[in-house]
Amino acid sequence: MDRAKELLLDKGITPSIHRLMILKYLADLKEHPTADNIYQSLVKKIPTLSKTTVYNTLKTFVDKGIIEAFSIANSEVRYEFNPSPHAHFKCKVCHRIYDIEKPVESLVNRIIEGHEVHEHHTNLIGICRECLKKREK
Amino acid sequence: MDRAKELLLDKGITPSIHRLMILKYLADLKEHPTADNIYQSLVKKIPTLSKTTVYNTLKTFVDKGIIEAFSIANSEVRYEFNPSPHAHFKCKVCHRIYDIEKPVESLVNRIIEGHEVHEHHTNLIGICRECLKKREK
DNA sequence: TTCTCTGCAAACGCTTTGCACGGAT
DNA sequence: ATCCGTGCAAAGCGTTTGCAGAGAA
Repeated sequence: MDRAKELLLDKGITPSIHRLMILKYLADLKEHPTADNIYQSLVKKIPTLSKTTVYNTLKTFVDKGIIEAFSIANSEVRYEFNPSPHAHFKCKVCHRIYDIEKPVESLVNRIIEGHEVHEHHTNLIGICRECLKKREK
Repeated sequence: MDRAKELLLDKGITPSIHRLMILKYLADLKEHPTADNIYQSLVKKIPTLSKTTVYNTLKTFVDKGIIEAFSIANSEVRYEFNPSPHAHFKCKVCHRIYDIEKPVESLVNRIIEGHEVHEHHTNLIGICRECLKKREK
């Protein structure tokens, strides 16, 4: 069975080829792509793909709660599928984003100081191990 | 003595009127303004102020580590002075950003999975107590 | 037919850049 | 004379919107 297709049907979204491919791309990926990353990767397989469709699809997915949008520092918006409660680390030097395995106490679905929490993001910024190594040299 | 002026001199920044006013504005404020918020507030007192100067100044302050830039969801960049380790809560409905007093274990200056951490942001998203009240009615 | 997915092109909004003026040293 | 803070105007860039064509039901 096709889990991606089921997921979209469950949420009342027509499982078009474009939507399925964008969802699968996000689900398989360990990184956290920008809309442009997604477009650049998929346009190789679907030459007629447009950025508008990528934006439309991402917006639909976010609205339906299938994926989450987040951003760390500056303004680049990134997307991820099925976020388990983990932290993100962004390197100031190479701009890569790493997942941090150290578990984070999730506050999702809790009431904090009267506010109802739906999402919980822990973002770390600094210099990653790869870039630290390069500096030592 | 003028603490803002001292701070700028310590960091090797010429304490011009514009820079001092922007720094004081940030230091006194409990909220987390966007560049435009700062501009709109200060242009009333300094009619000749330009947005370019606000952006230039904020960039200088961020580069020198005097203030921090952060963003929660979407792409609006916000600034804050002297961030103690606290969390931010953003309401999906009214878009306000609240400081969360609940202390957060700061990972700043720690090495996490090999990465050197310089900043640590905890961002919560959901519906704030004010908007929850309105819904009950 | 009707609905909606798709995609081109234009618009939009925030931020950055180029460049020139002007004040301070 | 030089340095640099300032600010106008334009460019840049990611994202959204308007609208029309295509394809499915």
